[in-house]
Amino acid sequence: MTSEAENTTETEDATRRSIGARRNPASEEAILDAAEAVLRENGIAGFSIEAVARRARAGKPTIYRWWPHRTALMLDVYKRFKNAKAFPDTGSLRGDLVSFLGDHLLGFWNGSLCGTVYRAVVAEAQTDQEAAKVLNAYHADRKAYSTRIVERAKARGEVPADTDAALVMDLVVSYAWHQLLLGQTEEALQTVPQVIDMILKGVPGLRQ
Amino acid sequence: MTSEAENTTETEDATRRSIGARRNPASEEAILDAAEAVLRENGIAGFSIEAVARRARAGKPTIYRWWPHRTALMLDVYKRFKNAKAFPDTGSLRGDLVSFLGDHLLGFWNGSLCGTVYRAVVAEAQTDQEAAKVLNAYHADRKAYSTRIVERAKARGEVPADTDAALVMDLVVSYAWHQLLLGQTEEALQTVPQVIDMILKGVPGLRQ
Amino acid sequence: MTSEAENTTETEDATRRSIGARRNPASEEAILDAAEAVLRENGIAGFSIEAVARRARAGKPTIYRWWPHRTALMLDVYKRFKNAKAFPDTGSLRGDLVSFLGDHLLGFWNGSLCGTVYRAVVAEAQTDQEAAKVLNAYHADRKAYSTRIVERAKARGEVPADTDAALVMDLVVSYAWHQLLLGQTEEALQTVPQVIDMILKGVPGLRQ
Amino acid sequence: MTSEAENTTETEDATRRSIGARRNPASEEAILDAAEAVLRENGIAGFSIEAVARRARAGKPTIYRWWPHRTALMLDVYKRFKNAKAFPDTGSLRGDLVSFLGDHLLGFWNGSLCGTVYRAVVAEAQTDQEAAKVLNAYHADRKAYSTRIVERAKARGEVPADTDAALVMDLVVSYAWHQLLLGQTEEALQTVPQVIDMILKGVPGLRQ
DNA sequence: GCGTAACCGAGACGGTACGTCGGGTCTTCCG
DNA sequence: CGGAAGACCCGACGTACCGTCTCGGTTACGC
Repeated sequence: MTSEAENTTETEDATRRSIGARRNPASEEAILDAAEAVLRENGIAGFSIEAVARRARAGKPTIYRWWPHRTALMLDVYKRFKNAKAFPDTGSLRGDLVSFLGDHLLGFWNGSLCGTVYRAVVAEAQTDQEAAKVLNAYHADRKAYSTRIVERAKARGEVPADTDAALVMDLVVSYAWHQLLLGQTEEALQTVPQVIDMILKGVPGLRQ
Repeated sequence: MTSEAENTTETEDATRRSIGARRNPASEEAILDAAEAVLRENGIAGFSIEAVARRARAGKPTIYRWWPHRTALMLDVYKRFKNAKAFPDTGSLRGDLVSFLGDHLLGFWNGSLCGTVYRAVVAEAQTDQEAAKVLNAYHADRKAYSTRIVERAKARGEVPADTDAALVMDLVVSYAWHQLLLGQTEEALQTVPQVIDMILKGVPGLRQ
Repeated sequence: MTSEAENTTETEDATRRSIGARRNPASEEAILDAAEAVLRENGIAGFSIEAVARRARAGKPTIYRWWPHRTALMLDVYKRFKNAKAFPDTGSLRGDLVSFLGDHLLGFWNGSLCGTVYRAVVAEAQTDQEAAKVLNAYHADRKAYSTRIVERAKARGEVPADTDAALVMDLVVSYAWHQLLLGQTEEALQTVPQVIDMILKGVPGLRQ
Repeated sequence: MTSEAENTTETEDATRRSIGARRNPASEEAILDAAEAVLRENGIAGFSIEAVARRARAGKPTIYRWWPHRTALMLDVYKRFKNAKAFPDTGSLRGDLVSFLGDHLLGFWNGSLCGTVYRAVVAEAQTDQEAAKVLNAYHADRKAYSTRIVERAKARGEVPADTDAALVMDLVVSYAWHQLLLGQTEEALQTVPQVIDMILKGVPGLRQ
């Protein structure tokens, strides 16, 4: 009597059976689709395993089998958007960082589902020990990747070889997190160049 | 520091009755004590209105009457520690910022209950719209207060009058948040001066 | 939007709220009604706490608060039918036992919901330790009550004072249980007098 | 008798493969062994197809292929103990019945796994229609067999030829079931002769 | 100086979601 | 083709909290 109620977005008309003793990619996709849809429609607060299972017409155990936590599921939703990951080489460190902060972080998060998901993941990590591990691992991985921007600048001779690449990137990422978690990505996008300049050049006119 | 924490609640030997048509300060204190104790013992995950009410031997409606959300209650717990709030004048902007980041933010959060509470509040704000408002208001207030550090430096002639005080403080606070939310306050405390120097002077040797 | 869907049998049109820190009789009644309806419509196999809660528009915890097991709930449903409990005095032990076996046991169970419930309770007691206790207690109580039939016969001088009343009643009840559990109450009703005669007089013509 | 029960399953060191397009007797035995072990260790409540499959290192479909219900599997476990089935001829009906009730029913069930299994089967039959059929068939078969005791007495001239053998046996079996299902086989064993005497001779001293 | 209004504790209420267990079905792969 | 393995959907389990409500009782205040 309520069979068509959930079929708002799904083309899966019939029941999705097992395909033997191995993971069903159709189920995985349906679950990730449902997770995305739930997040999009009901926000972080409405995101529950129950809701995702209902939406995906999947059993809760099927979800728990493959994703140990809500966080793992969220991160997988997040990763589906992280396809284009190369940082464009603008020829200068400043340009690279402006692009990174503006396009890769704030612009990527702003208004899109990704921002919502990432906020949720960070929030979850504050509560759940296991989620924190997952987030830390993901974060370390991304950091190792993004420091290449500074390494590229070193290779260009733009900055000394002993520049603390991790610290530079930390400042950029920290700023982006802060704005994201305060729900201010929109406003922050307006001042990206100033932020990068402050990080690169410090407080102008500082009397030392 | 932790041993007598529970005794404060337990010395309430008998039932705490109404004292008439006005707020009972004993109840308020008992609830805040209980909230603190629950957070200390069970962490963020175990923090629930039920648990606090049980611990405080208070009715849930009594809590809901005075604190509309978990977040409001948490923030009140947090504020009880924010007694010494003046930023010491070290005579230089660098010294002030090192003190602010090291003592006021990271040092204040590290290992103590305050860090836990603040993480919880930030997490809650990601989920609950109402909590976000409260956090934003609190954050704006603190920011307005902390920018005095930069204003002080302007008065000293250390920095130009048109220095963007808000942006400087944002970078400092962002860094602290980031480390807090990743559970790295301990490590971050080791590199406070470098961080402040990076913010004040930028990347040394940058070829422009 | 789905408010009237379940209201097939219930006159409870609106939401049933708490009436303070004490048991709500309306809820209790609604739950028992629902339990009865579920049993009647879906049988023993379909009887689950979930189903009852759904039907009664009650929360599961409300049910678990007052009935620790499925069995306890079933027994309460059963007891609602056990209002007329006096055993009519037919003037003779044989008449009393025929009435007891035919009307009180087999006739009461046959075709009605009561038989279904009692079968379920007995089945549950085989699986669940706690249910067994409840059933044993109930059974002991009923036995103590029904032995009055034999005591009455003793008072009439029909049987010697040292007659083992418990054993006589055990044989009668055992037979009824057996037929109930085999789903043969219908057929057994036809031979009630013969059974009672066998119990009272033994095998006729036995050469000793 | 119980110590090596588990070893039989464990001596299957490696995976038990198919032996071609026919039933693998090793699997059958392993499954029955596992079913018995599970019942012995975890009782009726812990007896599930899943548990048996886990224990037997067998797939669930393998079990479902050969046993349509839990009940069928239980009955097969039960039958493995029903080796010595002849009723010893004690020379008198009373002796035969005492032996039947005391040794064949109560004594056979008491404390042993068989009682547990039989209780489970009866319980299952209350819930599952299919299980009820199997139990009824089994019960009818046993009844036809056990009435031979009375037929033997008829041949001896102990009882009239028109004695209702089925009714006599029903009373005996009913009593045994009742005690079994109430978990009172231990106590019931003490009063076997009295029960048989009551059935055979009726209430002594009854004034008719 | 007495009603009344607001507070207090307590705890039941209808709910939602949790994470787990088991049911019975299905498919693939191996022997 | 039989048997293992295990994934699949599904439904129920019993628990924890949620936020709301009503209760009985207790003052302090306003009329």
